[in-house]
Amino acid sequence: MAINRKMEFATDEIALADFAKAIAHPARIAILKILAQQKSCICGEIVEGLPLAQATVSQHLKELKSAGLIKGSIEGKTSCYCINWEVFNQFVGQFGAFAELSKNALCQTQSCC
Amino acid sequence: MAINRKMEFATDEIALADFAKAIAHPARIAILKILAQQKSCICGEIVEGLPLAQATVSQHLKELKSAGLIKGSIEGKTSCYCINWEVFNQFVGQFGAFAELSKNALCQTQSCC
DNA sequence: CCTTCTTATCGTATATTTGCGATATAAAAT
DNA sequence: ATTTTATATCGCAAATATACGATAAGAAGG
Repeated sequence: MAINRKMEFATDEIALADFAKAIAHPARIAILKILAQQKSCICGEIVEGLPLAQATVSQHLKELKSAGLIKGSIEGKTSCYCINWEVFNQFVGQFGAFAELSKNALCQTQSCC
Repeated sequence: MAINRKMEFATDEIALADFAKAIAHPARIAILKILAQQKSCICGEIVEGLPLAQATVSQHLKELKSAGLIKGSIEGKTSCYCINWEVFNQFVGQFGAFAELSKNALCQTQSCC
C-alpha cells in the first residue's frame, strides 16, 4: 500500500526534493562534474568516462535534462550537452536559504541533543 | 540485471550523491525545515505536521540520522532531534565548490547548446 | 542506396524506496 | 504494578529506480 503522498507536501519542498533526487546518483554527479569542466561535451566522451553501458548513461542524461539541470541538442552525428547553470545555481541558492534558518536554531551553538 | 555499480565511482561523488539521496524526499525536506526553525524538536510534533503515519515519519528520521544530517537522543517519553549543522553546511559547501567549476565553462556565458 | 557511427528508446530483470499496520520498547502517570 | 503515551522496529505490498541488451532513429560518408 505504498501510496504516493508526494503531492500532499508544499510545492517548494517537492521542487527541492526533486532537484536532490536528480543528483542523487554518483553517475549523475559524475556527469555534471564532467560537463562543468568542459566547454561543451559529446555524450560519447561521457560514456567512456563512466562504468556504465551507453543505454544507462543516456537514461541518466535524460533524467538530468528533464530536471532542467542540463540542456543539449543533437548536432548531426553527436549531441552536445552542457549544464544549465541558471537552474543549477538557483537550486544551490535554495540550500543557502535553508541554512539561513539556522540563525534561529539554538542547537547551532548549544548542544541540546 | 540491475547490478549495483555504485562503488565504481569516486568516493566524493558517492558521498555527494548519498547526501542528495538523503534529502531527496519532500517529507525529509519538510522535516529538516521544521527542525531548522525550532530550537529543538520532539518527534510527535513532526508527525503532526506531515501527511504520513508515525511509522513512516520515524523511518524518514532514521534515514536522516544515518546520513548524519540530524542528531537526536531519547529523553524520557519523547526524543529530541535537531539538525547537525556541521554536516549540513559541509555538504552545502560541496555544492558551492561544484559551482566554482563553472568558471571554466564556456556555456556559462555563451549558449553553445 | 547502403553502411557506419552515435545517441535514444524499448522491454525487462533486479534492486531499492516508500508507506503503513502491527507490534515492541520504554519511560511517565496513575 | 498497570495503564498510558511516545517512539522505534518488523514485515510486507506497492511503487520507483537502476542497469543493460536489443533495437530504432538519424546523420555522415562511401
